[in-house]
Amino acid sequence: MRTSAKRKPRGTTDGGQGKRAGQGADRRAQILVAALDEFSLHGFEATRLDDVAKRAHVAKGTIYLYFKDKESLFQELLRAQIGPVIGMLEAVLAGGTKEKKPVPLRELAHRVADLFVEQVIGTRRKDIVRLILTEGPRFPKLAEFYYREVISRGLSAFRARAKRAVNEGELKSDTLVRFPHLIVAPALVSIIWKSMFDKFEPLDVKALMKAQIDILFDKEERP
Amino acid sequence: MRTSAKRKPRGTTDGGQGKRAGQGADRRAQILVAALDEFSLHGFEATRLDDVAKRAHVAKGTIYLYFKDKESLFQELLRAQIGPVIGMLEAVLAGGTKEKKPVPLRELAHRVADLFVEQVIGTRRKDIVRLILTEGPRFPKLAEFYYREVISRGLSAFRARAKRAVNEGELKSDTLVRFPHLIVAPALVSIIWKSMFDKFEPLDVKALMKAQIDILFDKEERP
DNA sequence: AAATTATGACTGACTAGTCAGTCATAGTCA
DNA sequence: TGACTATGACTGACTAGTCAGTCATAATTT
Repeated sequence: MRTSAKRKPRGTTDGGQGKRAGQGADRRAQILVAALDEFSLHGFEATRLDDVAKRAHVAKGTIYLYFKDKESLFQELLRAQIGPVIGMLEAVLAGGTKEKKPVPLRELAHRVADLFVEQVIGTRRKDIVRLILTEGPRFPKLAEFYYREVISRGLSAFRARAKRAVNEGELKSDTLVRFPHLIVAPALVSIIWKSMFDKFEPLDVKALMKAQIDILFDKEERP
Repeated sequence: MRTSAKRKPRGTTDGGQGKRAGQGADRRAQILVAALDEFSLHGFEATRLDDVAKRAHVAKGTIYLYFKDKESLFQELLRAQIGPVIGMLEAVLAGGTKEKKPVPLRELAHRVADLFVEQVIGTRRKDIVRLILTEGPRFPKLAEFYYREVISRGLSAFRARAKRAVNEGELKSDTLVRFPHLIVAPALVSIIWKSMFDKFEPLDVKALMKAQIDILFDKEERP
């Protein structure tokens, strides 16, 4: 259809990369890593697939061999990163339910906080969470998925556990049953602070999380 | 390709910018309102100035009579909306400092929370805050401005006041001196919740704020 | 009439997505 | 082993479309 005027004689942008670098699954991973970099740097709209390709040392067309379109790439990136953490979170929360002599809720809260500090704040996943906060309202499907899979589950698991803590006397008020959000609040502040203000005034996330938990549990003790 | 009848002969890369915005304060306001709608609906990148113009019942060119470019429009919008609230916030916080018999910090906290609920959550300004959270990392100038003018001031004002509360015995621990962020945390959660999850599960922001304050102040009483 | 304000067609720069063509490697046969 | 063919991963020039910003001209005000 198109009379191709001229074909470049193998215009390899040299640089020691001239040949097929990896195969199959490698490429996918390469592209996902590059996509994480670019998306978390510029957001969904402003990210150019040309740049993702460049960063992955791959031609733009290659991206379309592994992902349907820009949006699919974006969604798969988020899910791939969030999935594992949901698993870990469930493991931690379950840890407090199965046993007869249950782990105190307070201890659970600390474990969740540690998980958050290590697996989210301490990794690129903090950028993923930011991306979800940032782009969520513009991707209703994403917001809904995230609510169903993470928020709703996490909250109700925590709520159930908090109810028990109230009945067993560990908690004096039902505040945490009504507002499990309060456990998450300092985590959100941390993510936003890290991405916007940390260079002006660094924030000790672990200490912040600990402070909130201590307050929520009436400052009984402080290991 | 466009086949057009005839056109002017593309010339004069003049650059003369001799324009004054003297009278049309109406137009400016119209445009700002429309811009708020579009920006908070789609974010900075994805907002089309054509749509802003349409919504403001104005031609696109008119926007450029009142604003230098898209970014200026965006920044002025944010500042115009945030400015007044900073004023109110300072007034509230000052109210606790000038008097001899000072307002208890706890009371101040409640006033700030009310201010937030009424002036931010209850208005379009919640969208503005969201926009700042969303676009902040991509506009370093904005993040810095916001840190200097709002965050840093607010935190240190609150910190000073909290120190006093510790000395005077109102607060038993120095947690709030170290982490004034904890006052802001539920506010952030509220904004994000409202914009993403409120349709799935509405959140009572006022009660959430109150719960956190009660907890921070050792649940002494609950009006 | 002159100055000011408004308009919207137009341009230039930019980009998601496509597809004809390339080539490293695997498989087949003598 | 060497020659020849088949495969499909990979490439990047190209298409079709978008949109910020401009400017000649029109409308309105002074």
